Amino acid sequence: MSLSHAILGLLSIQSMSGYDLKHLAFEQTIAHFWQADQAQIYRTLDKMAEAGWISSQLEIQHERPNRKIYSLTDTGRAELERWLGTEQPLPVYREAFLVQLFFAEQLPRDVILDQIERHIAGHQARLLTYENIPLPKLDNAAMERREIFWRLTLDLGIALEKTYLAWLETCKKVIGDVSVT
Amino acid sequence: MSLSHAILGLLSIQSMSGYDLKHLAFEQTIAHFWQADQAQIYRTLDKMAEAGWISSQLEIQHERPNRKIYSLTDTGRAELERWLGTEQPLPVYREAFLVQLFFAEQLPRDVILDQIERHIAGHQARLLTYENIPLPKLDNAAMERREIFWRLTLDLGIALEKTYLAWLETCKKVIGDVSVT
DNA sequence: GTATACTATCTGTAAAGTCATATATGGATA
DNA sequence: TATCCATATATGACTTTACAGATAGTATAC
Repeated sequence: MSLSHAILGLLSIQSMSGYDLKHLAFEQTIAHFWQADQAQIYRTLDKMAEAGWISSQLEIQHERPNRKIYSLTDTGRAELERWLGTEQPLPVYREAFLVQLFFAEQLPRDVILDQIERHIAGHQARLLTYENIPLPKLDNAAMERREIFWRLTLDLGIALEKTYLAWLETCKKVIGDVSVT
Repeated sequence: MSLSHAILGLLSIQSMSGYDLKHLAFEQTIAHFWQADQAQIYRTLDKMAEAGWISSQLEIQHERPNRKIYSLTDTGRAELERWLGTEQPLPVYREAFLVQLFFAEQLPRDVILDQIERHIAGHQARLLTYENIPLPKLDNAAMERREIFWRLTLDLGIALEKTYLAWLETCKKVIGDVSVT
């Protein structure tokens, strides 16, 4: 269960609630390499608390529902450090759109081109989101040590989106040229 | 359930057994964008047969265990055609190594560099595998129509691996330069 | 002769991820 | 006044994926 280790990492930076984890962390900060479902986050927090990796403190709010703020325990911090050094497998690729394209021979050209346009729009939106994340560039001398690692992961996200977009443009061109419709 | 649609596509090219699907199709042909577990393939085939998308014929072998050869039914072919035109979501990124790198601040430099070396080796191996797949290049006039689509998906796989590798080299350089160990 | 590997299908079990919805409060909008 | 949205946590039900092993015959290597 590697979601729990992502949560350990996030809580090692700052204690927060399940809601924050979803809306600030998984949707804003690390969305480009780890996405998590809200229900899964809450259930994983329960398990982690049971395992003694994190503890929670109820924060009473008056104008809003109460929050459960989770913090790392010593056990949790040790588990994070252990896990950070473990060997992780290469990512598994599983992309339905590529399945469609692989068998697109059986499809009218316009349908394929529509799909491609949609994916171009989607990847452009992602790229824009990533490029708007305010992190200093690598050549910045005033960079904090931790920001180097954050920037590196973000740079990969940006590079991958650019690779996708360049490839999608090639697809558009190639498929537009295919004589048989 | 999108594995079943990948299987529909594969069987639309050629009838085959679950074993062939695993060892020829999922491990050789479309491994760069869809990987499937053997147990999952067999169970999905059962469900697809129940749904009437495919039918099987027992092939008696004498020197080896018998095989169940699956073929598309008309229903299955219709379902494939329908699905090929549906909108598919952008891929979900979930890569444990990037989680590790994001929080690598807490790790000694040598450990990070080891991880990076391992990933370089892994991606180089993948790249080599992809480059050895015998498919004509896009500029080849003698290319079959279906091969255009196969080549396009393969080209993305190759481009992504190259992007990873270039980025990993940057990581190596940047982290090697970080003054604090 | 024994161990290992390949072909071939199938089952048990668990973990991981998805989708919908329930509950509750307060504020903004129509 | 009703509806929607944001905050906040939680549960039910399901699908998808992963990992390990059972079964069983043949072939190959040592």
